[in-house]
Amino acid sequence: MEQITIKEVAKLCGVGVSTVSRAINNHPDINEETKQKVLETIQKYNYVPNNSARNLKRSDSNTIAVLIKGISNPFFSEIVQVFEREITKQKYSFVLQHVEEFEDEVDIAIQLEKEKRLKGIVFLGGLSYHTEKKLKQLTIPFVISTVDVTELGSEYASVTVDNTKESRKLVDYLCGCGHKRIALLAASQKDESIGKLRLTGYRQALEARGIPYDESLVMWTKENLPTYSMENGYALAKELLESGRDFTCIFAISDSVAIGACKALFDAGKRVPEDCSVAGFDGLGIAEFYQPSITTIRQPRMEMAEATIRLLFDMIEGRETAKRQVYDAELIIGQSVRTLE
Amino acid sequence: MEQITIKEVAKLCGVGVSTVSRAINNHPDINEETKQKVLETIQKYNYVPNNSARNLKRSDSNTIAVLIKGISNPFFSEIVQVFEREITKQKYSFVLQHVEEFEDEVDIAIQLEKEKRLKGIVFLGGLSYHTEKKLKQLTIPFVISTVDVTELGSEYASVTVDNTKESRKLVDYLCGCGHKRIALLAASQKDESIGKLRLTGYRQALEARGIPYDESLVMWTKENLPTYSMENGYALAKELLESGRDFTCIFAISDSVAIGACKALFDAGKRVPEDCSVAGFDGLGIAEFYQPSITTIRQPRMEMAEATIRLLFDMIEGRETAKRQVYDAELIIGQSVRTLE
DNA sequence: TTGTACGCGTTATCAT
DNA sequence: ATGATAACGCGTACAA
Repeated sequence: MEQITIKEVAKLCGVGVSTVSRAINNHPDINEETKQKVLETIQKYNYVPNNSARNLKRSDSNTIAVLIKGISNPFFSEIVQVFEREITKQKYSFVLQHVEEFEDEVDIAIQLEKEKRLKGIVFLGGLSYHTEKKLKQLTIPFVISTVDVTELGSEYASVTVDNTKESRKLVDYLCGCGHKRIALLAASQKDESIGKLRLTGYRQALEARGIPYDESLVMWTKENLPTYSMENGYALAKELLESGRDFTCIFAISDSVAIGACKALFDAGKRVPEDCSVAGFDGLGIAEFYQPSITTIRQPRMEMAEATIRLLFDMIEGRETAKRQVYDAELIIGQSVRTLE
Repeated sequence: MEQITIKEVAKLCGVGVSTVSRAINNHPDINEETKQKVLETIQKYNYVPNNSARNLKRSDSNTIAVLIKGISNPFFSEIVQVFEREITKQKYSFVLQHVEEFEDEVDIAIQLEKEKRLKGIVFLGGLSYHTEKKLKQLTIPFVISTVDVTELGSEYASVTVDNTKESRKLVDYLCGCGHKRIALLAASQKDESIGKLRLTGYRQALEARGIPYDESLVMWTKENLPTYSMENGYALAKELLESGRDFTCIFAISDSVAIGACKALFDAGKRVPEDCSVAGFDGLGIAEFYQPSITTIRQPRMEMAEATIRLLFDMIEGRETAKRQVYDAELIIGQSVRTLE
């Protein structure tokens, strides 16, 4: 049961290694009969080619890697499935590479490009602006998907929504419902990514409505909890309630946070939306299934995922150069926001 | 910016390749000065070692691979994090390998063992009994985690709960609340895994209570929807309601399915639990945060995840042989089940 | 159609 | 401390 190599298979069959190789890789120049014999003994002895050796030798490979940071993020799960479907549909193979929170996704991409002779890369999650110089080391096309990297400018390929605009749209809707004191459950104060953009949208909407920005209504994420988690929403809303501050509506940075906030309200004996309105962001399935359903901004995830792969292949095949592609999101009016008076 | 190899680095520094290799891998036998020089030029020219070549040459590697089937399953996300933490804590490196629905996890494991010179493997999800013969081809220790592979017997290492027993426990509790007509939102009729076991537990509990098993109350999964999804729960419960069948409680095969069922009840103008009770299985975070919170069976995920890694390392280091390890789950009494009279 | 021999980029074993 | 060189397992030009 020990390590059996292509040489031993060749010896076992009484043929040369190249014949075995041809059999494995469906080469045309091989006699059907010998091919069968080789495949049989491969079966019999459970020979499995060593991928490292293959990758080392190959000069190209028709594989696309998807690097995902934050694999437990439910926002990503459907997207990954679309990636997989679209990539295999193009007869390419698909590698999903998980990136730890503390790892640098670009470093991993650079390694992987060499190791697997990649044709293209998709980044899902991660990728803040300070990775810019490293990106230059990638010699193959890549697309940054659903991460709003405004700082990177349009010289990199990306598919995203305009987080600032969509956040503004939602908050404007809340104001239109008569809400003037809207608490924000925000990301970290140091956030440079979507957390910052959604905050900006919030401020812009208030300003346009002539409502002063009240810092005491902004709750920054608990640093000891995952920012986009229900637990975080629960803790923040609880603290907000206990502070006795006055508000009629909560805008949470994501749907999960919104659901956590709802739970805190329920636990405090309040009703949603009768006593307090709640809105989220992203448009996850659970936002629709929650009771009450959550008013939110739905990012067109499927379309964005498809567009990501389309753009990537367009770049691979030279039909297109890197560009920033911005999608419109949709305001979903659920049952969690009440119109005042 | 093209492929730069160790040879060119050596030439650039005016040293031999072995010296460069020593610098990279922190070998002791190298002059600190030359080491610095080498590392500098590596920086300067962005040299990145080729992993395929490394793996090919190495004979061992201190890495553990986790093969996960069904990466979008929220039940797995927390578990994976524990794996990662525990594995790196042991100074091993951790590779998360995604397995497509149609792929064979054991085939991939066999490849990966050779390719990366693995020390151990964890299977998360997948792995029904017909993979048995192939498992013999794995020459390194592996643990099957949170998949209840009763058919495989105890000759394989696994960490799980007793799905039949826990399902029985929950249904018995429901009966104890006075429910006699309990609908089951089940997996596929062909299911040979946890779906079947949970169904068995359901039947056993009814039998013990002297309640006849009513086939018309068992709704098999919609084959066009993911079995363990909210969408599926919604569709099944809707169909059940429209059929006009009589029931006071719904037991869903998982928490997600339970939440979908709740939505269908709400949409039909019913209240939970006043008009109909609902119970789930797994104990996901959302079961607790949902409104009403869902009565469910909570699998001790963290403990099971830790036990998985502990068992794996015990096997790697020869302190333990393969064994089946069964954990007790906990009945979580939420707000979604009402006691009749 | 088939086999031989070389090289992919790296690490490890020798000498030096 | 350092450098030449032999593997690692495979694909492929080239010769047969």
